[in-house]
Formats: sequence, C-alpha cells, structure tokens
Amino acid sequence: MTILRIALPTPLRRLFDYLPPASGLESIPAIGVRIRVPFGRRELTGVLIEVAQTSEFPLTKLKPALEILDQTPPLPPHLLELACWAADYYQHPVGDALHQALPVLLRKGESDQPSPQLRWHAAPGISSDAVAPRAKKQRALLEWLLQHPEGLDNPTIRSAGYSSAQQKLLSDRGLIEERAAVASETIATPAQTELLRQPLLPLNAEQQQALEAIFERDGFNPVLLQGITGSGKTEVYLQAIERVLHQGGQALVLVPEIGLTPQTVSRFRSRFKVEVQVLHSNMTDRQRLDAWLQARSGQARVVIGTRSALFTPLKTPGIIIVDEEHDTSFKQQDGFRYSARDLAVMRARAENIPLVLGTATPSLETLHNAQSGRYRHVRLNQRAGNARPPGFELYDIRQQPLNSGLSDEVVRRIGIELQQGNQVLLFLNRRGFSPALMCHQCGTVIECDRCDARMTLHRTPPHLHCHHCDHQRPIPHRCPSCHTSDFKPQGAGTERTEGVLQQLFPDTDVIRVDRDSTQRRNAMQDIMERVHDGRPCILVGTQMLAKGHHFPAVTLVVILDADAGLFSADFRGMERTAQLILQVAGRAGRAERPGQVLMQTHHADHPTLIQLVNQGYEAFATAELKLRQNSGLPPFIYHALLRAEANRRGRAEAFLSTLCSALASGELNLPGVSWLGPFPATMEKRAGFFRAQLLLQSHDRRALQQLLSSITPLLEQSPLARQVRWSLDVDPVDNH
DNA sequence: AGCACGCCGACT
DNA sequence: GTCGGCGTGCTC
Repeated sequence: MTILRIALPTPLRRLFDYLPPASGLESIPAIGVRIRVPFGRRELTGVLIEVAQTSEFPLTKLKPALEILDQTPPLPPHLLELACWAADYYQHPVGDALHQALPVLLRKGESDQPSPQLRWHAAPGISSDAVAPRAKKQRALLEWLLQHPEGLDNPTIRSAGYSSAQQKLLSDRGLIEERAAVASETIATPAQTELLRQPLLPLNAEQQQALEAIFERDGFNPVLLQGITGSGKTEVYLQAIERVLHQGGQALVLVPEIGLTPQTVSRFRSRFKVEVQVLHSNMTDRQRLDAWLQARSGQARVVIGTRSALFTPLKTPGIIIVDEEHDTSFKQQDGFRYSARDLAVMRARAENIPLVLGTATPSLETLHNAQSGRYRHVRLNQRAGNARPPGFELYDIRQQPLNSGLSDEVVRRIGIELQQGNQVLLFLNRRGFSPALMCHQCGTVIECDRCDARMTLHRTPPHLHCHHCDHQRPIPHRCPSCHTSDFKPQGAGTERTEGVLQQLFPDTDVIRVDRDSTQRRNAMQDIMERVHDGRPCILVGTQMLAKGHHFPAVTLVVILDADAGLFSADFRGMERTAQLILQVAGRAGRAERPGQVLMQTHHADHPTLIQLVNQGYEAFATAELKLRQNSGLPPFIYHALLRAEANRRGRAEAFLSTLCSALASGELNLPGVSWLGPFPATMEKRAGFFRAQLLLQSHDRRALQQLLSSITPLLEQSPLARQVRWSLDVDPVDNH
C-alpha cells in the first residue's frame, strides 16, 4: 500500500496522509513534488514529504489525492531540506513554510515549466498594403513585423513606441497573430565570453584584501565585510560576482526591503552583460515566477532580491551576498518568522559556496560570530577617492530655546550651508505633524481607542492617525473630556519641521521624505531628481532617508533628536540607535566635499554616544557586546519569545501562565532553559487586542530547541488556545 | 487558516 | 418571521 505523506498550507503542525490518485501512479513520485488534494471541503496544493507503506490514520478515512502536479520537484532537494529545517527551527508548520518558499503561482498549482515565449508575426500572405496609408503607425508596425519573420515579443514592440491599441486593431483584422515560438526560433543565449559591460574599477589595497578573503578558502567561507559608507563595498561585491560568473557560477544578492531601488539594480545591470534578474514585491506574480524560473534554469546569472528571494533555486550556485546584513527586514515579523540572513548562512554551507555579509554597522550577532572566529572579518576603513569621513558634533540643547524642535544653532548652520550652495539633510524619525494632540484647557491627550497609544496629528490632509494600528479619524472639534475646543499639538514630526523650515528659508526647496510623502507612485524618483540637480535644498525625513539613497551634495546632516533611542526599554535600542546614526551620517560628504554631522541632544555627555562618535562603530559595538555578555543577553544566550494576544484583558496572560505552571512543575523536563514572565507587552493593547509574552532562554541552543518542540503541541491543544492568538518568535530581533 | 454548523438578537 | 453575530469543531 502506497501512502503519500503531504505537507499542506494549514496552521496544523502535522503531515497529512493520502492515497494515490484514483487514476493510479505511473511511478512512485519524487519527494518534493506538488500534489493537489481534497482537504475538508476545499482543495489545496501540498508538497510530498514522504512515501510510506502504512498510515497512523484509519485507512478507510484516507482520501485519494487528486493530481500529481510535477514530474520533478520545483525546489531542489537541498532547498526543500532548508525550508523543512527552518520550519522546525522557527517552530512553524512545515506545510506553510514550504508554501512560502515557493513563488505564489506555484503555490496555486501553476506549471513550473517556463511559459512558451509568445511572439507577434505578420499573418501569412499579408502585405503592408492591407493597411490604409493613413493609419501610419499600424502600417509601420505591420511592415516591421514583415521584416521579422522570426517574430517580435511584446516588450520589444512596446519599447519601439507602438501601443497595444494599434496592435489590437491589426490583430482584430487578422493581419498579425501571436504564436508560441518554436524551438528553432528561440534565440539561443550565446555563450557569454564577455561578461562585463563596464570595466572593473581599480581596487585599493583594502578592497583587494577583502576580495581575496572571500575566495581564500574553496567552498563555504563566511565573511563579514565591514565597510564604512563610501568605502566601496559594492565594488567588492561586483568583483566577487565577476569572479564567480567567470567560473560559470551564479550569484544571489539579498538586500533590505527599502534597499532594492532602481539605482541598486542598475548598478549591477550596467556592470554585467549577463542576465540580471530582480525579485521584489512590486512585481506581478507572473513576473516573479519568470525571474525565479530563469534563476533555476541558470539563464539569470545574477539574482537580486529581498528576504523571500532566499529560497530562489540556482542551477549553479556560486556566491551569496547579504547586503546591510544588520537590517531587521531580513527577519520576517509575522507568520513564518525566519531570518533570511541566518538561513543564507545555512544555505551557503549546504551549497558549499562563499557568503558575504556586508554592512557598515554589523549586528552584534554577526560581529560576535566574526570575533569568535566563525566568520572571517575584513574591514574597509578608507573612503574611495579623497573623501573624508564626516565629522561629528554633539550639540547640547539643554536650556536652549527650540522652535518646533530646532535650536537656533541648527538654524544658523543650515543657513550657512545653503548660502554656500550646499544641501542639508535633517533626520527625524517621527512622521506626521506632531506625535500628540493635547487639550490646552484640561490636558487631555487624544488616544487611539484600539491601542495604548497617542494618536499622531497629520495636517496634509488633516486627520488623526494611529501609527500602531493604522486607525484614522477626523480631528475632533471639542475635547472629549472638557468639551472646549482649544487643542495644542505637542512635539514635532517631519511634517511640522518641514513647515517651520519652509518659513525660515522661504526661498529654498524643502523636501520631506517619509512614508506619507512617498506613497504616490514614482514619488521617490521625483524627489531624487530634484535633489540630484544639485541646487541647495533641505531634506527632512525619517529613516527612509538613511537607507539606500545617496545624496552627494549634502554637506550637513542634522540629527534632530539623537536622544530618541537612547533610553529604550529594549536592550537592542542602543544598537539600533547607533546603526541608524551612522547610516544617516553616511549620507553626507561623499565625493570631495567633507560632511558634518550635527546631533541635537540633551545628553551631550552620554558616554556611549561620545564613544560612538569619537571611536566609531566597532569600538562601540565591542563595548556593547561586553555589556550583553555581563548581563546574559543575546548573542550570549538564545531567546525565544512566546507572544499571545486576546480580545479580553488578562486572557493572553492566563494562557501563558498555564504553560508556566507546566514548566514549573517539571512536567517538561528542561535542564538549562529558564523563562521570564508572563508579562504584558510594552504596549499592552494594540489594534484592539491585549498582548502578553513569555521569554524563554538558554545558553544551549539545542536544549531550547527541544523545549520548544515539546511545548508547541501543548499550546496547540490547550483549551485556552481557542480564545488566544499565539506565536513563537525564535531569535526575535525585537523583544517587544 | 478556512469553512460549516449551530444557536440567539435586530431588521425587512 | 429571516439575516447574521461569532463560539465550536474539523480538516488525512
């Protein structure tokens, strides 16, 4: 008896057994193929995990599968294994994990064979006289197609300036037709002898050493490439990729979500003649599948993508590069909470290829791995050309008058830069007009009804917005408490700062860059064009400004609220603050103009801030690691955070408490694992749910892992679990 | 997660 | 009298 054991996309942490399809099996299907099955009253696409002889489930209740969708598995065995391993490690249902490793169309059961290339042809026996001379465009298109009996594809036709309307008119009259290209017509990809479109740039000594370190050892070789902004990390990536291409390999480049800009991609495309494919969220499902298939077939030689691109199969894997490895967007924050950066290490090991983790500000986890010898550590400390690193200034604003958060000194310095024809960047990690709206009569602050949080005031358009649950509502006319109408905005966000600066510098372009001002399609591109024309201007923005984009004409960077992350409740607060400050600072003074960073702070004597500014990131991070070690925090201990939320106060905590009593009673024997909590989350109420959490920790990863494996079934079966939504976050990057 | 079944409140 | 609220149960 053949039993198909299948992983299905459901939150249930088990496999499901099926009989072979009623039509029978031609042969035993391979592990990893997709199978269509009936599931309850629906149909699902699952992945074959095991072919067994017997089933634990009553044989009479087994249903036959509907259809075996693949001849060969869409994911190569080692990526299937990686996804299963990750499901286990992150305690996520395997069926759902596998689902997420596949492109959307494959999840839906679409074929994984490349779609035949469709081309337009002139209909047989047609001449251009079939179109009236007045229809110039149509006639021209038909003539063009007549000259190309091998056919032309849609992108080619569009880029030559013919509209789909013109094409449709011809097609409706039967003058042109779309056909699948037969094999002889497909243009064979010529053997690439010439890989480069642009010559390699000369490397300085540091870059050369970095490049050699990457290939120092054959096979798996993890390298932390720590390079300050402007030190030419990307050139090292490009040359490492060039070597890999030369040996016939492919490269996978992972970048943070907001780092995948057209500029990033064009940097790769303009260097290499080979096919460079991109995978990102703005593409259609079809485009993503096509790119994915090209990577798998080996046609795409360089693949650039965000987190989810980690599972893209490569025919000839040659190198994996994780750019800005410290960026938290590599960790998925809901559902299957995997870290693409950590899994990239696993993947590179499995594929036995080099791995580069690049950043100016390594995460403490990665730095620790480098310092303990697990990763090679190479540094780029010189800026390319003659560019000097930015100078830092802590500006003490204690007892200084502030105009919407701007000190007189900052205003004066902005004026000087503008006068000299330079650009200025102001960083304020708070969007909206003001973070709170207060009644001047009674002091009431308008709060969100669904969260323990204040509502942010926005002026364009005017409304109140909760940044935690996205709830929006009109600005009230009267105070809900004392019924007067005398509201005062408290504090400043980017919108308010923008307004004040525009008043202070009426003749200067003030450009705001945050999620609100860049929502419109191409908004960011328009902004970049305005900035890149080089005229003096003031940029005001959130962390969007800190990532991905370069502003060569900016000579002054102002960090308006350097204190914002200084006293965070999260032990990672200081690390994040330091990374952000250096990242923003890195936007200034590229090229030959030196940059200056002016930080407004109430804590100009803060030792950590001073160390960061005077001795640089590595000194700071090394000291911070020492602190973590002394306090028994990651990366010196492993964390797993059990979160729970319920629609009534206390329920989530009660749910976690039952687990704690099981832990305390020794019912789950767990040497070396300790726990903290349960306690209410930092913002207990959020989006109408009351949240609580329990922190599990151990010095022994395997012990923690074992415990987690035994508690998930327990949680799943708990009678309270029906009233509670819970999730387990292994290696959380945010302990809130 | 879906999806259906089942039993109590405000509507055409 | 029904439409529909979401509690409960099940998925090989």
